[in-house]
Amino acid sequence: MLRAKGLKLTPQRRLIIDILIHDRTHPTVEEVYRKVLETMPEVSRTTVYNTIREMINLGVVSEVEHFGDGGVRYDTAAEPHHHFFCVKCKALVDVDPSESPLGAECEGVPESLPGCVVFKRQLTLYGLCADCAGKE
Amino acid sequence: MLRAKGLKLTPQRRLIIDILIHDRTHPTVEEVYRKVLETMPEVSRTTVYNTIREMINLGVVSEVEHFGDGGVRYDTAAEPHHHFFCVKCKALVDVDPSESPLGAECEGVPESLPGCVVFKRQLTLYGLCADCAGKE
DNA sequence: ATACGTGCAAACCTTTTGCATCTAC
DNA sequence: GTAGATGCAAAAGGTTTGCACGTAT
Repeated sequence: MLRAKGLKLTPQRRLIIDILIHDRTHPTVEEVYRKVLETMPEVSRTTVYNTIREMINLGVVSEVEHFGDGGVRYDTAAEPHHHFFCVKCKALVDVDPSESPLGAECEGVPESLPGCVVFKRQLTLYGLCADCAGKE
Repeated sequence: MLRAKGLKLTPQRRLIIDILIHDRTHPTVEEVYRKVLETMPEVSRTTVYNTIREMINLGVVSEVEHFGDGGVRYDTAAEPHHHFFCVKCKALVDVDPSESPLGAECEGVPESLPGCVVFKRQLTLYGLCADCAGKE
């Protein structure tokens, strides 16, 4: 897939991509970087940034909308899903959309936005995860 | 409302709050700051940051979830609504939820998140606004 | 062989903090 | 008069850029 775009498959990229694809916690660059260091201590942050940007260009990874704290988080661009965000511990977990379907009208373009094109819909729930709710 | 919390109503705050409440484009700090300068050229960015933080503490204003570009955007914390985000011109506009209601199951807590508490739900649509769609 | 990738350092941008001065109450 | 606000400058993140060196193809 990289080669099809004229890009090269380096050991660094192999590792970073592996981490991105298997990590379901929506890590920040810093978190990916730390995991990378566990295996290849010489990799630079720049390479992590570069590789994530290439993955976004390829459409394999996408940014997650977020609030201002602690850096951009990434998501593997698999099938659509919702997110649950714990406002206390900042955990961001996927929610299967079959559990919380959007209303039928959500499928169209809102009447108040004539002429608009809608590509994607993202529902995010905010609250406390079970652990944090228990500690209150 | 400020006074009830022991806070002072300065001319700077009066202006910043007025801009925040009447601007429906979900401005960034920088955008608020530039509007402030049109009327009071001596106000500092620090005061804009401080005032917005106080408004958030009072529950009058809230942060909007966003992607990594160009700073945090703010919203007046009125009744719940959805957002439409144009990925080209970065416009963020409100959508009346009565046009695109969430499904009934959205009201509960997802089965996959037992023990969680959900305070808030935010639906965001991504696409091209009428202007940007026309230029394609 | 060469185009692309890496990694360092420096620049950038947004936001926060420390502090002396000022002002609404 | 005093608690709180302002505004400057500096620091603190997170991210991007410029560039010489390295390496996958």
